[in-house]
Amino acid sequence: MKKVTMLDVANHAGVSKSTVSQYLNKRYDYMAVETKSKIEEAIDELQYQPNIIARSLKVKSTKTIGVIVANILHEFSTQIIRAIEDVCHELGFHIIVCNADENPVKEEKYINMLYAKQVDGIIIFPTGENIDLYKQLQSSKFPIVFMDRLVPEINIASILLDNENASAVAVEEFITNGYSRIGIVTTSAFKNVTPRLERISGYKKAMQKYDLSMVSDYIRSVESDSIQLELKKMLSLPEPPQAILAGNDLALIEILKFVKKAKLSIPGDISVIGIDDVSFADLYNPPLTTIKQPTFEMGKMAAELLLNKIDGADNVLPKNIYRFRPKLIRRSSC
Amino acid sequence: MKKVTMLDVANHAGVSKSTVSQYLNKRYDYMAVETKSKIEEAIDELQYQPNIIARSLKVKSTKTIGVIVANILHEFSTQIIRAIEDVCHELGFHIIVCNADENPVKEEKYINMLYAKQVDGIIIFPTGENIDLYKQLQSSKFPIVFMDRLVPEINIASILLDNENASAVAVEEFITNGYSRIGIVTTSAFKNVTPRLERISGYKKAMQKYDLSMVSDYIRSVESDSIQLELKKMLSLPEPPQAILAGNDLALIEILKFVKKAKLSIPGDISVIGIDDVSFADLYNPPLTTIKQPTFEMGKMAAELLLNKIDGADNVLPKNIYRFRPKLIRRSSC
DNA sequence: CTGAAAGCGCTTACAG
DNA sequence: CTGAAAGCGCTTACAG
Repeated sequence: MKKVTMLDVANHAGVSKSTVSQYLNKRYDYMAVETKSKIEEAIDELQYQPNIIARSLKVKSTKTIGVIVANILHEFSTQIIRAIEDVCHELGFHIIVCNADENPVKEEKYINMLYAKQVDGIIIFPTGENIDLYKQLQSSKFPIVFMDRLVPEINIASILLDNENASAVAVEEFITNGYSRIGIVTTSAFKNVTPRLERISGYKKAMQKYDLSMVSDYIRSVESDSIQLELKKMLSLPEPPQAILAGNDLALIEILKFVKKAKLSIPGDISVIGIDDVSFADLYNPPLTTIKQPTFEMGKMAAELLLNKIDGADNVLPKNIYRFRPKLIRRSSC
Repeated sequence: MKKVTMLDVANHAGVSKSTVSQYLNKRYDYMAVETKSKIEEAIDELQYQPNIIARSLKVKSTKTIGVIVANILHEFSTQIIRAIEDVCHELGFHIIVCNADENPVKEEKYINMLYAKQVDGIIIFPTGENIDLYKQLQSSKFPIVFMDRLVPEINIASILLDNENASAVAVEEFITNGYSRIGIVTTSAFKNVTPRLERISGYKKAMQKYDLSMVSDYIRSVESDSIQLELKKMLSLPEPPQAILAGNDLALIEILKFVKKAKLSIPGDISVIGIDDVSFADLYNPPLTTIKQPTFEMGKMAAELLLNKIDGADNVLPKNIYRFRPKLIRRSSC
């Protein structure tokens, strides 16, 4: 697979490689039309494709960014990637996608590899565990944007949902529909993942605001595989909740499984709202009321912020956290 | 963001950069322990990260492959990417993900960019339209693997589902459950996308095999947004089908929407099987019988094949099409 | 208007 | 056991 190089083109066209390079970089200012067409021809005949690696080495920019997602199997990640890819494609950037699997060791490895590969910047859904590494990158002015999660120890631009508002909107919707005994179930928060923490605190604040009694038995943040058990306990209480807020898609799925097993009806026996507008929300029986994250806008914003930084607009703004408003999608589960 | 280079390390350690390079490439054969530790220290102190771009230029391998999916929003694509990423990660490869959006122009652009970026190989869900380009790559021995779709004009290793078998399995399941008037609905096949074509032909063959009458009104392959209309027509026939095979996830969703709107019951009024084990199959009421593609194995195989080719095991096997068996997942919609 | 030369940060045969 | 030199395929100031 011998590749044709700029030198081959130059020889073929009878000019120097400097001139070919000028041509490729569209500096036609002083170029004779004739030279131009000779080069054009040579490129065509030889099917020349420039070696971007060599170019990158010289110009110190790879036009590539890295995206490290926590888990690529989540629809949320995919939609974000899609949005990022869209804006990058516009601007001639490529993205290298990495899947950290919620694993700090993998995350570290990926960050280092991306750095070594000279990507121009990175968008990370941070595990939050590699603080020293984040700091090191930041202090060397390497462009980074965080997505979905905050790392309180460090002031890096971060895009996330207004999670507290998401919970508040859900609680209000429940109240509007006449429920007062409201619970929340989410996957484990022991890892300090921002969305989970904030969704719980948002729920608590909203309950307080509306003077509803906060029953600690109505609040559960546990591993996915314990949710069934916790739901069982919760709904066997002398006074069980009338409504449950699902903190994310996984929690919602567990709730739906439970409801089915227990042959409960929604919203008759229990009312449900889920954060994350899951793909089956519309199809479900009954259609599920959800709170949708503006994933597309979020991904777009992340890409734009990062590309700005790469362009040197290194505006270390005081306000570095970008919150996006969730949107209530009323269907029939509440 | 001045980066530290190998020369910095060499100076700091008081050796030449050749020696540092030897160290990095783990050629310790003749290296004095003392030299070794001096270099180690220097790397540590300077926080040196080698520039892989420079290395790539020299060794002519980027340890990066490109993956061009047809549409990253499909769960199928995501799962394939995940599987590819898993095997690549093992072997120190990175993947650049591109989203061709079923658009040949975008596909061409991406292929050229990836090539220019010196990726070591590409896995493509081909649109099938850029035949000349595929041929050109193949003739220059550039490693490629096709996924999900065949391009008959060209003999490139291709991974795909045994689509005819998928339809056959579905038809047989319908028959076992006592249905004989069986239809199939899939999204438009005008683009000659392999899975759609083969799923229809598989359906036809199976119907023939079991001596069931083939009613052309029961077979529809149209754009997503016309499916509602076609279903309405189909189910208003004097003798409507008792069972419908959904050719893919999109078709399935349309069928479910229709069923809901028309207040039909599954499987009472109409029995349904979907190809693609959609995420909500289990949750739906009733749980949906589906045919699952072994996405993980398929992605793994694609990656392994490609990496083999990259390694030079350029086995142009006569048999170049790898078919994977689908799996029936019996639930309650049939 | 075009070309020679230096250099980007590595690797690798080869000399000593 | 280690270093000097050439070279990977580009770009870019500068000379002419």
